[in-house]
Amino acid sequence: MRSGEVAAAAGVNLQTLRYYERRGLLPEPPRTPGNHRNYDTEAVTTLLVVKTAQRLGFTLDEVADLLAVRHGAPDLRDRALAKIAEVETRIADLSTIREHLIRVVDAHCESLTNCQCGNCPFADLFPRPQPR
Amino acid sequence: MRSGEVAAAAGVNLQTLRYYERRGLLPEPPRTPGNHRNYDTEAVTTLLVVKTAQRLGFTLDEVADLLAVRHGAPDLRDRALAKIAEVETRIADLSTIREHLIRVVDAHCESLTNCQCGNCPFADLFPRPQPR
DNA sequence: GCTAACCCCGTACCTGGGTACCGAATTCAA
DNA sequence: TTGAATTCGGTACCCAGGTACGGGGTTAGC
Repeated sequence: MRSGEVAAAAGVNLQTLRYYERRGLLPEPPRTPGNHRNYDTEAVTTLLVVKTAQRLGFTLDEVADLLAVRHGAPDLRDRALAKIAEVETRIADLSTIREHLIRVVDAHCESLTNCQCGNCPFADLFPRPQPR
Repeated sequence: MRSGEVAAAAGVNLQTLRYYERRGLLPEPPRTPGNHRNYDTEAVTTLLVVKTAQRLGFTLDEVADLLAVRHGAPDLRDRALAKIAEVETRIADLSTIREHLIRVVDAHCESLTNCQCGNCPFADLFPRPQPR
């Protein structure tokens, strides 16, 4: 596949391919005799993974980390375990937000951050007031 | 509370308070006679919510949306329902990533994006190739 | 074998989300 | 009551993550 096709298929800008290549997120593809990039279809999948992970709040460096798995990094298993922990934290935080929104819908709370009803231990739910 | 205290308690930069105020994320607090901002403790909570939501990939505009709930927006319930849907999508995507990472750990797949085992319908799992 | 459409690389620019710096004014503890 | 610590507002700057531009080379359909 030529670069324009890949970009269109993944819904990203053409320049973004080159940017990701520089950042190490997209492996350098082989070239045609005339020096044009020649991708295989897996590149599209990689781009979709990157975009999805980004939407979920991972930085490009973190995504690179996630993808490092594909290169059979020596510490593959450890990286995966570390990322699982991260992902689970995010899921837990999103679930908290979801619970609160549901309470709002049920009108048990009058607002997201200023809950008067006795059984919304808000202070415990929103986390980690940077100790200092 | 004075602004420095609030910033320290929430683990953010002092300038960030004024920035969020301009962006409409933090309501304008009353002032002292000498024109210094005088916050109540809820401001700290708001900041923690903003930071948490950001970590989860919401933009500041989206966070403002989330917080709009607290001002008793007329369409409060609808906003909340819309946000719940968003949040659930994110949770689902994170769960997908988690499943894949777990397979990697279990060595059923050799990589995140190039899974050879028959029962990893990867193409279905990563979503939404922008129709165009 | 021409020409339109595409791609090359390098460099410059843009947006979102902050941070830093400034001189002037305010607060607070001794 | 005075001086060190804070805060004020305004403006300038910073970083991540792209996106645009431009002059030149490549491909592909006719």
